[in-house]
Amino acid sequence: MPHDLKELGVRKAIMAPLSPTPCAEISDDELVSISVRDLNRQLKMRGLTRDQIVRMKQSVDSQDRGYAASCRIKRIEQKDELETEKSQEWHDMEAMQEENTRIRDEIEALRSKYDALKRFAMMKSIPLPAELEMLP
Amino acid sequence: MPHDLKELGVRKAIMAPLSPTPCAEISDDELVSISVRDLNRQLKMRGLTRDQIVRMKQSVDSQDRGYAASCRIKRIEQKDELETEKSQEWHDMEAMQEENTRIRDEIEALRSKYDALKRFAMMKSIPLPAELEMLP
DNA sequence: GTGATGAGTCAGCAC
DNA sequence: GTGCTGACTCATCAC
Repeated sequence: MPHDLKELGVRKAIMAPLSPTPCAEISDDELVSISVRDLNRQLKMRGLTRDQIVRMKQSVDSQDRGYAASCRIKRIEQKDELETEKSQEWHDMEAMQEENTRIRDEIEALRSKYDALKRFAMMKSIPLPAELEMLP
Repeated sequence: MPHDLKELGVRKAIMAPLSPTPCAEISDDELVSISVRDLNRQLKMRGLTRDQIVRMKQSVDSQDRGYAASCRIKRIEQKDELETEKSQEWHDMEAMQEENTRIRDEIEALRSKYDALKRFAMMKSIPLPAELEMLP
């Protein structure tokens, strides 16, 4: 148990006495007795019993557990969303690819019809207006 | 410090004496003296000094820290990858969309040329072969 | 204060 | 054993 207050964050300072091994109300005196005393004094000053603090910590942890779970779920959902969008786009693209091919075929058919028409004109020696001579 | 061995996982059982507040080699006697004694005996049986165990734990934690970091980085990279692929697909799709429009225009031009040719034929009262009469 | 998140830790899994 | 990952905890930040 790090009894050095300088090393404790806010929550940690509040909760420190609840660390896994409280040992007793006051112990470890031989190490950092002053800090421990300060901590206990702080607690007493706030009028909190050890039991209240335990409950408080449990409550905070419980809340936090929920937040963490939400956070994880959110991550998973966002990933799923990305994958879904990606597969949707892939589908759309495939459809467009097909449409594209269809149109190309159509153009080819049209072009050959046009060519046939021109051949027909040539066969019959029918002069075509210049703007109709060449395909675009 | 949960001294009840039944509640400790493997790693926890090994590492338990290292929890933040060891207090001392043997303390908390008034609470669960037997478990603590057992733990210490276990440790001695394995021929491990407290110092060795501390080092061991630090090493394990350090390794794990690295693994956790890799795990997080991997997650981020996978997400980036997904987003990149998505935006690439979006790009491709847009290009194809344009291509599609271009081809449609082309077909329209061709069709109007063909119509002009037919009108020309009609004007000149040139009978067209049936298969050239209608556009596909 | 409430909620979210990066990092460290632990347990448990796969290989 | 080594590495990975879900869950928990903590510190920290934004609102």
